[in-house]
Amino acid sequence: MADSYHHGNLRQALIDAGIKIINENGEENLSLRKVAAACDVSHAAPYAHFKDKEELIEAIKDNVTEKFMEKLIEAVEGKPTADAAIIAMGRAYVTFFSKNPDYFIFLFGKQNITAHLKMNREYKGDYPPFLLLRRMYLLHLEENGLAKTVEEQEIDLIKIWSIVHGMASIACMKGVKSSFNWNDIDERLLT
Amino acid sequence: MADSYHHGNLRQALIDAGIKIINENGEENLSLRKVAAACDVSHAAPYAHFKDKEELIEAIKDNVTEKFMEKLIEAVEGKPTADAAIIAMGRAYVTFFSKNPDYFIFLFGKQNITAHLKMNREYKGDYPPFLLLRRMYLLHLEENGLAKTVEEQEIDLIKIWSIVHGMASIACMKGVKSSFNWNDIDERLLT
DNA sequence: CGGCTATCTTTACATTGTCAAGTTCAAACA
DNA sequence: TGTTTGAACTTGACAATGTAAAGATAGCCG
Repeated sequence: MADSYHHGNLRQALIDAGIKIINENGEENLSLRKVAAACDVSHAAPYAHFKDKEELIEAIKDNVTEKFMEKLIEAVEGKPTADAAIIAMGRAYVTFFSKNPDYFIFLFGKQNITAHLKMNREYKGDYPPFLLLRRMYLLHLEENGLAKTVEEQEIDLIKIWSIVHGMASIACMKGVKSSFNWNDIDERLLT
Repeated sequence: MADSYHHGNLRQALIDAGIKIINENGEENLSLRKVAAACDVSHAAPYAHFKDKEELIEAIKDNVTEKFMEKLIEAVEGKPTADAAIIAMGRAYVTFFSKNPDYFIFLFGKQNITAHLKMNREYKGDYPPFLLLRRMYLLHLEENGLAKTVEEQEIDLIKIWSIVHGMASIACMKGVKSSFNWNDIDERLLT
């Protein structure tokens, strides 16, 4: 790695440094200048790679979302039924944020669930985790021979997502964590 | 009002100015100095009333929450059954934020649903809207002769809250608003 | 009336985002 | 091979912001 950025991969280095700062000191301590300093470059160097702070943060978000998606996909793989896959996804969802509460605040801090649900907008194309859930959900309908209108589907999806997201919120709280058990809600997720 | 603060109610004036700024320009444009300027006082004047920016924001939040509570209480009053009251609360919840999307971002921006659910912590005592919901929910159990453990109750409450909150998220989005109808979910709220 | 205290002002400073102008250096080109 | 060119980076500057310290002011209590 030596001095491999300077000319090389400063962009990724900035993202990594940003993630580290968020993990160690929370998002409120993230500043362009600190990120730059962490990479041993001048305070204006990031502007060669990002239009502004917002764009850096967006890049970090994408990066974290990728890590998130890995866990979700991992959870879904090899499950016998769509129902099992959805349950597993929910568990992975809660587990991921329960292990990285700072990511939760960071990802959904400003936009909230909204970020999740702005399906065809802003998040160029679609929010990957939501896409995955929808795919599993459609499979679930198919496997169980259910027919629903698109509106009904969206409502179901929102309902599932909201519950899981709400649980993740709680899982991120230190005190409540122990008194709450994901398994309690399994069977109520798909009704 | 004239020059009635200067010596009088600067504290409330700062809060009002803060709310106005948030409504007109969003939370990201809220600065201590702007709030002070809007009240025609020096930029350090707020420090006589608030420890720091965080405390001002917290005060504004409390103020907005009060307005929110008024609507919720209004919705609940005079309803024949607890079930009807809960449904009405949900509607009022969505309606309130759908009319004031900036409040949604402001109230739940950083803390998310978490803010709602940190029942006995941080929010000195209890979060009023959640208290109201719990009261209605307990009434609902009573009216329908249902017996549940405290854990089961909390799960139900979280579930209800998550769904409503998720819907409010969507209601705050400009594009999706029209395609979504609160009534669709009424009967699924209490199951 | 004199002083105390809360309220407000002034001044100062560090942090931060951003811009503009310069520098460097590696790769493309002549 | 020598030159050029453009991206990556540095330096220096500026305005906005949060906050601390010290002073002013004025209403109230003794």
